[in-house]
Amino acid sequence: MPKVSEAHRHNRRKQILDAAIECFSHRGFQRTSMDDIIRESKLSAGAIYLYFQSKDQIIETLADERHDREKQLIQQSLSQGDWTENLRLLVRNFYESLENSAERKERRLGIHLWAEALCNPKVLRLIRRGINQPVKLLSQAIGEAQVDGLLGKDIDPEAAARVLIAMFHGLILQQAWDDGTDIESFAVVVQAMIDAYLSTESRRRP
Amino acid sequence: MPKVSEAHRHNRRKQILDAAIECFSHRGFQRTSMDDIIRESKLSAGAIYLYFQSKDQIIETLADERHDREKQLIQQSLSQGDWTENLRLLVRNFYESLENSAERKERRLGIHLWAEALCNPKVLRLIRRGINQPVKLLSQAIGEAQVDGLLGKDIDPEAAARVLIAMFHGLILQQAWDDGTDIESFAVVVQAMIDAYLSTESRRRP
Amino acid sequence: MPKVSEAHRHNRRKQILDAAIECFSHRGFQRTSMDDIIRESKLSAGAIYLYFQSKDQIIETLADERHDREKQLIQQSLSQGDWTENLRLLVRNFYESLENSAERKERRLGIHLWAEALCNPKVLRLIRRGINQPVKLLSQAIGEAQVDGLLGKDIDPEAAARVLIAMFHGLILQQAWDDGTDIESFAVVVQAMIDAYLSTESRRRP
Amino acid sequence: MPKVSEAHRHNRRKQILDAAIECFSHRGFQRTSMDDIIRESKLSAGAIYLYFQSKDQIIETLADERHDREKQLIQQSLSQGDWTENLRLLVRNFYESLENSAERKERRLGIHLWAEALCNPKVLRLIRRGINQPVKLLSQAIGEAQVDGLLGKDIDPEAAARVLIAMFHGLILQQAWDDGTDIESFAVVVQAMIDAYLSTESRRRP
DNA sequence: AATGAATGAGGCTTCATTCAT
DNA sequence: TATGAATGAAGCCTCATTCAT
Repeated sequence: MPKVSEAHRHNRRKQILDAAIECFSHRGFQRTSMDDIIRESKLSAGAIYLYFQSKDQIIETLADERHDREKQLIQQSLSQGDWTENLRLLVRNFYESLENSAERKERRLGIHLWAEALCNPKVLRLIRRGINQPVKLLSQAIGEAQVDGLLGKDIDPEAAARVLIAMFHGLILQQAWDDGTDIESFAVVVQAMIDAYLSTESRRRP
Repeated sequence: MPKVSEAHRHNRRKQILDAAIECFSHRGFQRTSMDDIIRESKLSAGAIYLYFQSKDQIIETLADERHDREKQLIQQSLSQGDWTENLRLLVRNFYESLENSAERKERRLGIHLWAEALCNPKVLRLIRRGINQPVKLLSQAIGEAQVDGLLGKDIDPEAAARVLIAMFHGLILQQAWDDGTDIESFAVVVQAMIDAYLSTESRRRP
Repeated sequence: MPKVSEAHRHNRRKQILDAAIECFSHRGFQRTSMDDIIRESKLSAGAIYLYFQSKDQIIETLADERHDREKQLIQQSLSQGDWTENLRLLVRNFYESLENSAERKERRLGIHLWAEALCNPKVLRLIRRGINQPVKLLSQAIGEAQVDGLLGKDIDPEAAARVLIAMFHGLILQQAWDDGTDIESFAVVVQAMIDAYLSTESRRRP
Repeated sequence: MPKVSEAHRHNRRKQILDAAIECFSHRGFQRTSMDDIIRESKLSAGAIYLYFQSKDQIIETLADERHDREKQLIQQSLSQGDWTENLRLLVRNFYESLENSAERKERRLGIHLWAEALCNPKVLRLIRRGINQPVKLLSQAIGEAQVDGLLGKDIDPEAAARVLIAMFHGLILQQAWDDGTDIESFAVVVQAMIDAYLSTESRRRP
């Protein structure tokens, strides 16, 4: 058994996962057959099973790799010191990522994963984990904003974080259903809502 | 002349659709076999094909019937005269519908439809139609609010409507992934955001 | 159970058999579903089973009724006294029946029965019976022609009869496969062959 | 690299087609289920679909391969120089092929194809092609015989060819319906008819 | 490591026939 | 008599996975 370099293994895995993303994002998990992935990856049936134990494992792997993007999106945006600026950056980054058509496939895949999570415990666990991290990051930041007096203390930071993420998810859906969706105008509204929300408290102070 | 009553036909259809919802919401469209639906409906294979031409047609029928709920939700909430009160009602109604565990199945089904729309043109068309109506209703109302001076004229009413709906969709997702999600606290945040948003303009005026 | 007139029963049967011929001649026996026949006959499923026990029985009934035509064709043509004239008439009649497009359906049905006979013993028996009678009629006549010295005694009358019928069957096939087949030119050739055949013997005699 | 040899692929195809012929010739196309063919071929369901796209394609393949035999039969018989001898050979060869019980299955299959052609456009096209070639060969030869003065110029060569083929087809039918059919006596009659037909013209000449 | 032919359970749907009305 | 809804076995085909090479 001619053992192969780690780099080779990594490339093969990527080759398979890329093919899987291509197929899954177009036709969903169940409609995509292993044959589709085999054809797209230009590998053989046997080869794929050398790198993944099953179709489900491919799906799980993709689910696992998926939410990194969102986490990064948020982490990048929270690196600044200024809290208001942070949020502005977050919305901006999110808006730009939606505009990035290269990621369209990944977003579609993400939606399939959201549904898959409802009937696949492993995917569900991964999705939850994938959402908890951003929630934690965001609510931490919001908590700090409260401490700084930028936000009313009556707000539940986690709830606020989740609402923000919900908005993002919902917009991803709408864009996936209608490619012509005007993302820019979304961003304006979202930014305005956040601005209004943030300024509420500051106004309360004399 | 055993031509059966219209009521009987209607009941049978419902029997099938209920079984389908039960199955689909648990296991998604493709993982659910016709045999599952047959067993759940306690009908025979042939009987089902007396009422629906194919599995896909059942899915489409469900997609068609699905978004009525959302439309109703919004229509009910916009019947009042007072605009601010209307929005409060909308959020309240949505919150209550999320709490209503009887509709949990339907919401899970809805999520499956969201993903299905990505690879099923007919479902996509139905989803779009299902979303356009609420958007129209909401943006009309928002437009009126602008005329009344409750909202800045620089806001795109449709974008605002879509953001609101996005939030709802996103929250449906989070609740589906985690039954323990604290819906009440969501509602508080959403309401606060809207309040803040609405009051922005009024503050501008002396 | 309101017993119905014999005429009524007869009409219903004809209604069903006509529908069956229409369907079977177009799509063969197995491709035609009972539903096709039900629709074509404008009766109900139950009604048909009041008159026939099964789909197979309909087929058998049609097979039974089918070969009367051929028998008639031959019987008509053998009524004359002059033997040569008889054969001329037979060919003529056959030629005319092929031209008769109203019977096209029946001829197609006949071909389906020929194939069906290969895997349906009852139909096979009926086909055999349907062929034996013409063979008997024809070979009897040929036998008489031999006695009259019109034909060589070395000819097997039954074989000659069967060859004649084979020709007819083969021509039915060719016409069924190609509607534009030139039947008239067939008739000329067949007639010429028969003429030549018959005159062989007469020539032998000084 | 288990990409299998071309010979292996060819054998598998033959294995499937042989099984199909066995089944189809006994029970016709529609009565034969894929399961029958699978069982008879001793392959798995999936394996068969590796070689043929559908049941219909198997039927079409058989139709395609079928009429070679008839063509060969005629071609072999027309290789001689002497025209009269050619026809004698043709009849002889046909007679022998009918006697050959190993081909009985193929002849039964052929009859099923004749009926199938009436409701399957692809098979119809193949049958037509399968008949046109023999017709062309035969009528060419007959045309040459006319030039040689062996046959009256008033005869349509194609019609004569078609009548000859019709006779063959008709005899195939009769033999299929009754295994005891006396083929030898058929041959005698057919030969006698042809002889008589051919000698007509020569007699006209002084 | 890599191939791709082979497996066979299981998917969707049709259809001849029955039976309550 | 007549209806047509209902049955459920059986039909064709697909697909994730394995294994000899």
